[in-house]
Amino acid sequence: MQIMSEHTLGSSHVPLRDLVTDEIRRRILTGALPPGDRLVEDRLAEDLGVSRNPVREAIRVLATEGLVEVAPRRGAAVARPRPAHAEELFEVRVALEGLAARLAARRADDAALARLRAVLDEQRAADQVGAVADLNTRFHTEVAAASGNDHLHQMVGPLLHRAQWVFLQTAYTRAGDSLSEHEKLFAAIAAGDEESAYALAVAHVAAARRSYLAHVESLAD
Amino acid sequence: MQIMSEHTLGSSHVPLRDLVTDEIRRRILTGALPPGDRLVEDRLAEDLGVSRNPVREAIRVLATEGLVEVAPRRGAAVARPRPAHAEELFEVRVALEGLAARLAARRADDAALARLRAVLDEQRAADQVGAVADLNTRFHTEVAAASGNDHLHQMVGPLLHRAQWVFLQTAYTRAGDSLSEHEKLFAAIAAGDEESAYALAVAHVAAARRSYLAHVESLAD
DNA sequence: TGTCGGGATCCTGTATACAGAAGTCGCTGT
DNA sequence: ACAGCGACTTCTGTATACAGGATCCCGACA
Repeated sequence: MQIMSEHTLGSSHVPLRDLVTDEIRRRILTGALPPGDRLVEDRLAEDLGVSRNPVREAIRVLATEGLVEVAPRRGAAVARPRPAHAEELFEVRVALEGLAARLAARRADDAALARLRAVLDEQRAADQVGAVADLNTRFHTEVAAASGNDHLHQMVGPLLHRAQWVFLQTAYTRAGDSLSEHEKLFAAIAAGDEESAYALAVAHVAAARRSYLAHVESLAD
Repeated sequence: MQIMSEHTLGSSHVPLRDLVTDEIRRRILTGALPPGDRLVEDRLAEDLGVSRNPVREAIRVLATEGLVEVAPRRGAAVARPRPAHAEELFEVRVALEGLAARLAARRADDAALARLRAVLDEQRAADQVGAVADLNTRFHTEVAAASGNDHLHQMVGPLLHRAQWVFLQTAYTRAGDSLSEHEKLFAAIAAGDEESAYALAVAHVAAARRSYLAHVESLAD
């Protein structure tokens, strides 16, 4: 009656619903599905070559992640961020990513540090504009993972996805400062320096916020 | 092609999947479904008098909320909190609820204050032990709502549910101090005193943590 | 007695079917 | 020309069907 922890052959099998969830999320995050676009189950299902069932389950998940809005008997649509949403995202990110950096400095093990380093390596090598946002999100996600706090990690993922997506709406991508700030943050985490890690993470988010606000101002012209 | 905002007749209709989600969540939060219990779709569906489809969608939602764990081809089970989970919850709650209280003091409008006051009134009147945990959760949720930050509100709900559920596993309910602390926090929010609200919220979570740890210690005897 | 197959059974993953609400569009009457 | 009305179409909500993996039980064999 209890569920067990052993690996079976099929436990590596990825259900269609997960592939579908990832693919729809990817389309939203890349702008292939712009805000307001309706997610018609039939069309998506045929498009992806699956039945409606996995699509429906994917939509529920994306709705709880905040990327999709559902109206009863009207269906789902890609969420529309309000202008204030970006600012609100920064408010939450400061709190959570500051905490994540502090805890990562306190508790990151070798494996976690290796994953962080790997993302940084990729980021250094990345030229493609599209990949930059993804790698940025992955770095911050890995910091949350390195914090060893499951709840934090679980919350930060969707939060960063929403951030990446809101920024996309204003055709915003952060300048190259991001990489050097990431490297400093990594160094502080690797050194176990909690206070520096916290300060650097907070400053990093604050810098991203300023950069974003400046970008939005420039759009207003 | 765009989705619109008008009310139609059916927009007040609550889909079965939402009722099912709420009911399963309730059973988990009350302990009717203890950790490790498998969530067999057929059985749940028959039990609730619906088909498997709404049950499946509910399970996906509860999985992203962290109350349920899913293994491919093995099915879903009520999650099992690790002992460290409680401590991790407090870490995150300090960060998020501190922020929520500060923002609520800055931005709460009359409607939000009225809702907070209503919850406090209920809490004052509550004797039943079962309702205490629910009302506590509701108060904190309303503070997050009053912050005016959608992301914060959206994240705090599931977080508090997990907290309520983890505490249930140790048969823990906080003593009556909670109400007076809530009332002080409410007063600070209503007065627009950000610093006091922040400090009170942080102290409140810290007190809850101490109380919880003492309780766990006492169980060890 | 222990353990090693080999079905029987349970359950998930996925697809299909059908009822009814919501949206669309043209027709009719003025 | 245009407003009102009604059939048609589209889509969601929900149920049912079926294939194959995972688990369990039991008997055979060491």
